[in-house]
Amino acid sequence: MSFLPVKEQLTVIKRGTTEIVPEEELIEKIKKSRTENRPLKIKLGVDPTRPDLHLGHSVILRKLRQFQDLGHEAILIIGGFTATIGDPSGQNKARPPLSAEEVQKNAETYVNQAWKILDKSKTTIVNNNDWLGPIKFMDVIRLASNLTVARMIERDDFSKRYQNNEPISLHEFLYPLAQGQDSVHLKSDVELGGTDQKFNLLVGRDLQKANGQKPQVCLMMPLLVGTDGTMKMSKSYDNYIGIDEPANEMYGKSLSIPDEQIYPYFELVTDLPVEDLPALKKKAQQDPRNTKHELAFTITRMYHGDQAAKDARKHFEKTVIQKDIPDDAPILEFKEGTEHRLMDIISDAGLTSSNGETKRMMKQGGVSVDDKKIKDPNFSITFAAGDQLNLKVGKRNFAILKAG
RNA sequence: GGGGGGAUACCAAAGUGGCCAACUGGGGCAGACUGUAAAUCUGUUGUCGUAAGACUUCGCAGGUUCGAAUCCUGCUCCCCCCA
Repeated sequence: MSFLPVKEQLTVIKRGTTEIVPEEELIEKIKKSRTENRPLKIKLGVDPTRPDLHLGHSVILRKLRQFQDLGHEAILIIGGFTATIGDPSGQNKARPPLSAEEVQKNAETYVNQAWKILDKSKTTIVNNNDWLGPIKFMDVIRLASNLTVARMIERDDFSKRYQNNEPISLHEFLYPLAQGQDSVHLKSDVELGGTDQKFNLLVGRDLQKANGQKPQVCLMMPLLVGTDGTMKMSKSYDNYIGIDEPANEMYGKSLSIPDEQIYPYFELVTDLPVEDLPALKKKAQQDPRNTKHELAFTITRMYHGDQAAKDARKHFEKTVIQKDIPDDAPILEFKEGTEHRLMDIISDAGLTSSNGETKRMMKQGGVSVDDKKIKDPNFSITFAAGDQLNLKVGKRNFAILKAG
């Protein structure tokens, strides 16, 4: 195994990175790794609280992947122990702790999805319950002596909650200790995290120093902005693009990000080579429309392959731009000569969630049959032999009605 | 241990006996517009019903009343302050 020169490694490592603390130590570590021909231990901890991964998670996983590709050792920690505490970082509420079974189940789905990004053969997976679980209460108290109350409450997330009369449980103070202990246990060289993880990552350095280890370098990645363009991507804000989503969804959702996010997305979530980035930055400003399609294509390609991405593009052009019925619209068959109320057809097919919604949709002009808007809730169709009608409900729900 | 405040729809938040299926904002959905599933504007937003209307919903369980989200009793949960 031979490692790339320091400068080249740094170029990859610094792609999209917000902050490296401290950068000089990282350079030293890389140099040493080259002379000793020994990979660095790169640590990433994940709490499988929500098992479904989205592009926001992919930012940090991709960074870990980049380290892998540079020849370093990727260690993915499943926070079996820490998930039962709940990371307070960036939260305005205590996270609900998970049971051991939930963690186990979530961890499996998490890891399975993570293989879409990481190199499975080169990843070490560990569960921090293995070493945090057996720790004695006295050990916890000793660990806790490394932090002060003042340092805790000066944290933004805590002080805000405190000021807003929102509860902070004592156990939330202990979370960073648990995470930091992971670093001590693994003797990690670098720990990755989002910018909201800075505090936790730095605690790892403190604890390592207290244990006579060389402290880890902390590398922070920005939080990916969601499709709404303002808040960080998160399932609970419903502004996410899941890496498990169907290609069509992925393509369409990618296009819905605001123009200013085009470049950050290229930098943070795509696998396009670093050298291509400057050109893309320019293009994103000059020709946002096509560049965004290129982005949507790239993202879809990464998770579904080339052909699926091409199909998704066609699908988008057909349904959204030309407002045409897609090829894969479900077909609903009806017996010849029978009469059905359109409202019942729509509700029964599950295209809406209630009759009330169907009616509302019709009144608002959201329902059309063969491009003709149907506003009358009593509208009925009698099916004659060979009939085939295109039904559209709302922006994105289609069905083909067939007599047969 | 003592004192105070609170629980309303997806979220936030008004409502303190009938005009409340419940103001308002956010979100969602739809329409118009658009390179876009963005932005903006407009409308809409419990369930069933073509409709009239009926039914369920304001922490939980009872009660008062012709009538309760609103009053009474008990219970559960939460927050703050003082010690």
